[in-house]
Amino acid sequence: MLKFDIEKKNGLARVGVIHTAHGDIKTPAFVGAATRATVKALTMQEMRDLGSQAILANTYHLVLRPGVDLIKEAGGLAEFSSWHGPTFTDSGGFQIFSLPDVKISEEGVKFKSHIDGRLFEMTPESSMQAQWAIGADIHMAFDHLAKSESYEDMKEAMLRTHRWLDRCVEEHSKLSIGSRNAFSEGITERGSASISVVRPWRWAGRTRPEEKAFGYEQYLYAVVQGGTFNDLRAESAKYCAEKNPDGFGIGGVFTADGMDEMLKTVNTILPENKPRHLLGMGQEPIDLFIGAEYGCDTFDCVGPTRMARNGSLYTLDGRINIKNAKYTHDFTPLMEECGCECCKNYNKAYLHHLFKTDEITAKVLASIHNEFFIVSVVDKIRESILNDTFKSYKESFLKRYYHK
RNA sequence: GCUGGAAUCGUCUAGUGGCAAUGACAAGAGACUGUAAAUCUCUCGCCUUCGGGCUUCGUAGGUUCGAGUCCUACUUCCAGCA
Repeated sequence: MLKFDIEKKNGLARVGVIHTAHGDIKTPAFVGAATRATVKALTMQEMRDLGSQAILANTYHLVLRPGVDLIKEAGGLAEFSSWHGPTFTDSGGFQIFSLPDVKISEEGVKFKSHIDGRLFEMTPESSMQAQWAIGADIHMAFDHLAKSESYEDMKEAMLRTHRWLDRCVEEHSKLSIGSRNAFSEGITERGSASISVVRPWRWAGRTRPEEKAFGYEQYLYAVVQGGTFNDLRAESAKYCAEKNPDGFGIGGVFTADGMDEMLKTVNTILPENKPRHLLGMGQEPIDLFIGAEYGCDTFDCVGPTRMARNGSLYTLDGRINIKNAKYTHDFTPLMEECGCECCKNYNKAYLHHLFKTDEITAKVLASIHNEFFIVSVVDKIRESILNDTFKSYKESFLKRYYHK
């Protein structure tokens, strides 16, 4: 079972440490989005330097390229990418929601690869197998996001997520036992044989006992669904908690509106002694304040790095678009108070120039800054909970950032 | 000097009788939340009560109901011949 120590609590908010084979994560923490085993525009050393504690990759993307066998061969995600620290994988479930042409059935999901159009099937079992091969410390259950906001669709997606969770737990358990027993049992492949399907990875069943895939424990988070409906969220949290996973992902959240009530509902039901990851939230600083205040421990979001590549940069006074003409002659740092490599060494006029000339370095420096900014916000939230200054920190930060 | 060819938004470009005029770039602005994202959207002659009005395709004339498109002259540029 994943070890999670809580150092301090204040209401639902808590400060803790998640212990993984690849190191500890001091929570609350922002996890860098490394979808394709890289944080776009940044090296792993840059990620370490800016204070990132963990990264999250996506199973769907890694299955397509380079294929999970290769990552397994390399010794797992942390080794392959030279990150060496704690890693998460998302299950690929989010792609059900975000890709076109997905065919969903009770068995699983058929996607068309966005790379070459090949038909690709992912089931709860194959997602677990793939995540196992990728070797992240923490895996997400293969979940189902609703196709609309309606109560019916949300409920349907939640119930399917629950049924799939049962299969994820079972498969994860088999793989886990297989690991301890050096994979002495083969895993049966599921899915229709009549279609051309790219298999993410499956247990070949012929590895000798001494050939352990990885010598460390891997953990499973159940994913809570239910959209904006608190009765569904409560039902989902209860169901997930009963399955006794190592931790929890909270999925299907897209805006901070109503998030406080939702998290209050969910995190009151979820067992206190297990970590909770708020999936995909953290583009807006308010997401992180509310998330931490209502009991979430880790966050991941593509927003900071995507914003960075598109020239939208965080400052304590809100985001600015560095490409705007008004920064042409602005020789001051992006953010005076910032300790990142970008702000310590470069000014706005230079960043503006790099963006206008489409230099690669523009995206590198901007990504360093934005990722540092968001990681730091969460680190300071942690400190403020420890110091009992969370409330004043939140108020002063949000007032200045959102000009309210 | 002669003979061809060419001049259209900041730049390149489409356009051969119904045109405020094509596309790209540049420029200006916006969006982005478990990354099909180094992406996408909008604006880009002037004015507008958003119906429209006005002025535009090197310059000046002409033909025509109507000209960026056809004719004449001029200006500039390019190529070839001297």
